[in-house]
Amino acid sequence: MSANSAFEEYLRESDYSVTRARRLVFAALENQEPQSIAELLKNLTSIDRASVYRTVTLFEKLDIVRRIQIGWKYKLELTEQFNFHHHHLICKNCGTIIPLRENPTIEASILALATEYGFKPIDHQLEIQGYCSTCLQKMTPAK
Amino acid sequence: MSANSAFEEYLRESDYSVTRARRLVFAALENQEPQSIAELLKNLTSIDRASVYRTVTLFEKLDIVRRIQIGWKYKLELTEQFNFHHHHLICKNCGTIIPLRENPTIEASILALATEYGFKPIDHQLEIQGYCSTCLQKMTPAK
DNA sequence: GCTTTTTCTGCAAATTTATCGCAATTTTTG
DNA sequence: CAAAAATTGCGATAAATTTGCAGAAAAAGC
Repeated sequence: MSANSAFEEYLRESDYSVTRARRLVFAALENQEPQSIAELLKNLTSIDRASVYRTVTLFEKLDIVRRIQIGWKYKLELTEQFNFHHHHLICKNCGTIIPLRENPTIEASILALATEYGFKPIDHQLEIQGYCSTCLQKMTPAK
Repeated sequence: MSANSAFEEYLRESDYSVTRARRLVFAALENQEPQSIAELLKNLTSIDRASVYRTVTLFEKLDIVRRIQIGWKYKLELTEQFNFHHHHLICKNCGTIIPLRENPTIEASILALATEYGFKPIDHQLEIQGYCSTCLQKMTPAK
């Protein structure tokens, strides 16, 4: 029964225990749209608020999750380590988040740019705000 | 004495009054490093906390300011409308924020990418985390 | 410039979001 | 399986953000 997921192995390697709370928080984020802390808490009623915060803080430190900014608020999602690396299109009108699969040209330019400054890039985020095709259609007639 | 700044004209065009609080918040952000709300409040003791929040919220709606994510916290800076468009290198070790001037290749790729999805891009942010040259030098001997 | 109307701001209170200390529980170790 | 170490839940707090409303400041109309 040593069905260790990559996640559990990573926790152990990092010298942290594999606990019920951590497994559940991870599971709640896996294969999901980015979620706010409020949403996470709602989906995890069997875990105390404080533990969810503590877990998320730990996960961020270990680069298991990251925040993405959605207007005034933020949401959480797994990092590329446990998810494909991707960026987002965020519709300013309806709030839809469209994940973009990795784009070699952009990724390469980003690395090259950072390196020019003697900087060693580890991670990056690209978020694009605008209007999705659905909203554009609804809006066009208006003007 | 109608020395109207672009900022004040923009507020008027958008049907909002030009007030003392708005001028001061704008001034506090102008030509500065990105600031947290806490820092803004500290620099703006003559304006009530609630008004600073309200002003920042309005500014965000009008695309005058945007948030950038710095680890677990966020900071505010003026958007390209009142500042040069740029991205950031953020050192994971010392926390330094290095502004990057616009890079035509990246900008073009970003626009092209969004357009492929029928998306109309309005704004975007690119944040790169890693290690700055200074920290790299200090760290190298260690291993 | 002065009055009226409309839009902001300050203030105090209320909400919401996040953190803390510590005893009890769970996980790891051997 | 027992002992040691790490983590959780709980209640209490603290920090961050929002709200209602009366008074003040800005815009609009003479």
